[in-house]
Amino acid sequence: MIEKKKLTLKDIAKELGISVSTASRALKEHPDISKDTIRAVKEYAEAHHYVPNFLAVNFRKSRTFNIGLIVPELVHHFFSTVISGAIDEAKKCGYNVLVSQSNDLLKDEIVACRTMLASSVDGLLISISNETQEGEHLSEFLSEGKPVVQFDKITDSLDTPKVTVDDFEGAYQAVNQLISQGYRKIAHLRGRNKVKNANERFEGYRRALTDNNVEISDSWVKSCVAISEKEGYDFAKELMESANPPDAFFCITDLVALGVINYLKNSGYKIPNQIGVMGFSNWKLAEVVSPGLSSVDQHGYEMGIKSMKLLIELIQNHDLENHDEIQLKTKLIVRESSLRNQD
Amino acid sequence: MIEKKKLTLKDIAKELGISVSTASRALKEHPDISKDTIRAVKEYAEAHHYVPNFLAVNFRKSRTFNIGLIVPELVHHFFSTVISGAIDEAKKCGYNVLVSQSNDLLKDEIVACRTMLASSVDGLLISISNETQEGEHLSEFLSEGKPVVQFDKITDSLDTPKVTVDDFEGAYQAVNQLISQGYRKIAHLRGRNKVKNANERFEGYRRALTDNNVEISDSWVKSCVAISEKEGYDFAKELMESANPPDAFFCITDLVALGVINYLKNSGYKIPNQIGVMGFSNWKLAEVVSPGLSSVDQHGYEMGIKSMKLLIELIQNHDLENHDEIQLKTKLIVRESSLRNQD
DNA sequence: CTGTTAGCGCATTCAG
DNA sequence: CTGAATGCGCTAACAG
Repeated sequence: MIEKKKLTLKDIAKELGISVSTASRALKEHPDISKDTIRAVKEYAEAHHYVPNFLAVNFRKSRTFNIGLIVPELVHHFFSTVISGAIDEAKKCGYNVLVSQSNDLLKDEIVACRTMLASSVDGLLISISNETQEGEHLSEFLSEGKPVVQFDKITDSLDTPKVTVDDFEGAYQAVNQLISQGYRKIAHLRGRNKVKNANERFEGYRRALTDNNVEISDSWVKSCVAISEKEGYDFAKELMESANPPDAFFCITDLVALGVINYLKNSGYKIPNQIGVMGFSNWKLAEVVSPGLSSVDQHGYEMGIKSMKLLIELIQNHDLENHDEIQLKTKLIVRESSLRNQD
Repeated sequence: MIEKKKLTLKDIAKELGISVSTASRALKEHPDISKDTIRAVKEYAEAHHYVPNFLAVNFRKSRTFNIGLIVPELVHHFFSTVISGAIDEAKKCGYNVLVSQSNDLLKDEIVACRTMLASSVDGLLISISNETQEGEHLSEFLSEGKPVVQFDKITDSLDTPKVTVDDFEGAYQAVNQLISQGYRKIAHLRGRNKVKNANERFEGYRRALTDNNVEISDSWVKSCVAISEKEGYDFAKELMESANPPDAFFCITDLVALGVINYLKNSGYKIPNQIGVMGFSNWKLAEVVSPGLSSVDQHGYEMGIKSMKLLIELIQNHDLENHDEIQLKTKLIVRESSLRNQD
C-alpha cells in the first residue's frame, strides 16, 4: 500500500519559488495577487491534486462544517424522513451531518450532546426525548456560541428557534373529520402529559369536541407512555370492554392506531362502520394496513429542510438571538378507517 | 449573550506557574509527572471546566473520530435499522457518524464520498448504489490510508472487507418454503442484473427450484429497476394476465411484494390459498399488511454493529490489507401470505 | 503585488 | 520530574 503523503501549501510554494502566503492567497484568487501567479499556482495545484487539509483549515477558523442532528429514534418513519430532508439541505450548503439518537432517554441525549459538542459541530438540530424537560445540556451549545434549532418535539424552557407542525390544528381537523362521519363517542389515546406535541394534540381534540357539542369524557382519554402498538391494543381492549365504550379512536400516532385496529379486527368490530380510527403522522404503514388508516401528515421532509436551512443561516450570521418559531401546516389524509360507507 | 472564551492549556499553565507541556502531560497522567502536579492540574481543570480543543487535538493527530456512513436511502426500514446499529456501536467506541445518502445515484454517491473525505472522516462505511460498478471514488479513501468497509450492497471490484447477509441461502429457504406449501409455478420479481444481492437471491431461487424439480420458466422472472410498489403491481398484473400465470411470487423486497399483494387483492385472487407471496427484508410493513407477508429477515441492526465494529478495528490498527468477508445468516419469517390452510 | 511574521491549541522531542 | 522549543497546515495582519 503506497500511502502518498499529502501535498501541502508549503510544498507548492517551495516548488514555485514563492511564499506560502502567496500560494494560499493565489488559491483563493485574492485580488492582491497577479493573474500570472494565480494561474501558475492553480495549475500546479490542479496538476498535483492539491487538496487543502481541512483539519488545519477548520482548526484555524474554528469551525467544521459539521452539524449535529439528534432524534429520539432513527428507525422511525417520520424522523428518518426529517433526517433525509435535513441531510439533503445540508449537502446543498456544503455541510455534513452527524446523526445520533437518544432512544427517548435523557441520559442518552446528554451523552449525544456532549460527544457532538466535543467533536465541534457548528450547530445542533434536535428533537428532544420524551424525558427531557429542561435543557441545560443544550444551553452548553449556546454558551459556546453554537446555534441550536429545535424541531418537532421541543421544549419551551429553552430559548432557541423552533420548527414544528401545527399539532393543535392537525388534531382539530382530524377529530372534526371523525365527527363529520357521525362518530360521537371519540376516545383519545394520547401521549405523555409533559410532552408538548401530545398536549397540543389533546387540546385540538378537546376543542373539536366542544366546538361541535360532542360528548366529552375523561374516561375515554388514555395516556400512552411507550407509544407502542401494544399500548394501542391494550387500551382499545380496556375501553371497548368498559361500561361506556367509544365509537372512534383518535391516536397520538399511527403505531398506536395500528394496535387499536388489530384489537378491533381480532374482536370482530367493523372498521369504519362500527368504529372509526384515526392516526397521526402518516407513516408508510397507514397506507399499507387494512383498512387504510386515516392520518395526519406532518411533512417530515420539508421540516428537515426548513430546520436545516434556518440553522445554517444562524450559523453563518453568528446569530444566537433568533427565537423564530416556524410552524408548518399538517395535511389530513382520509382513508378507509374513518370513512363510513355512504349507506 | 456572554461568549466565554474557552480555557486553554496555556491558561491553566500560566495560572499554575507551570509549562504548557507539563499541563498537557499531567492531564493524561503521564508517568513522568508527579502525583502532586497531576492532582493540581486536574483539580484546576475540573474547577474551571477545561475542555480540550478537539479541533486542535484532531489537527495535531490528524484524525477526527468521525466515521462516514453512506446508504442508498435513508427513509428505508432496513437501512435505517443498520444505521441505528452502526451509530450505537460507534458511540460506544467514542466515534461520531456522518450520515449521507446516494439516492441510488452514482453521481450523488461520488459527491457524498468527496465531502466526507474533505471533512476528514477516519473511515467509511458504505452500501453502494444500484448504479455503482467500479469504485474509484472509494479507492480514494484507501489511498489516503482510510479504511473502507462495504455492507449489504457491495461490489467485488473493490478490495475491502465486506459485511453481507447470505442472500443466496435466504432466498433458497424462502423459495423452499413456498414449494413446501405446494406452490409449483413460482415467479420471481428480481432486482437489477448487475446488483450482487439481486443475483445472489436469483441464484438461491433457481437452486431451490432445481433441487426440488420444480418447473423453471424465464417468463416468470421479471427485473425490477426502481424496486417500487408500482413495479410489483404492474409485473403481477402482467404475469397473472399471461398465458401461463404463476401461482406464487418471490419478490426482491417487501415493497415489491406489497404491490403484488395489492394487485392480487384488487383482482380477487385469494392469498395464500390461490397465490402465495414471499417478500425479502422483513420490513415493518410485512407484519402490518393484510395478509401478513412472509419475508426474510436480514438482521439490519446486527449488521450495523458488526460493520462498524470491524471498521473501527481497521482504523485503530491502521489496517488496510484486511479483506475479511463477514456473512450473517438470514431468518425466514413465515406469515399468512405463504402459508396455505391445512385443509 | 508579495514576503515576513506570528499564532491558532496541542503533543512531543530533546534537554536538563 | 519538568521546561523550552518545535511544528502540524493554514490564515491574516503587517510591512514593504
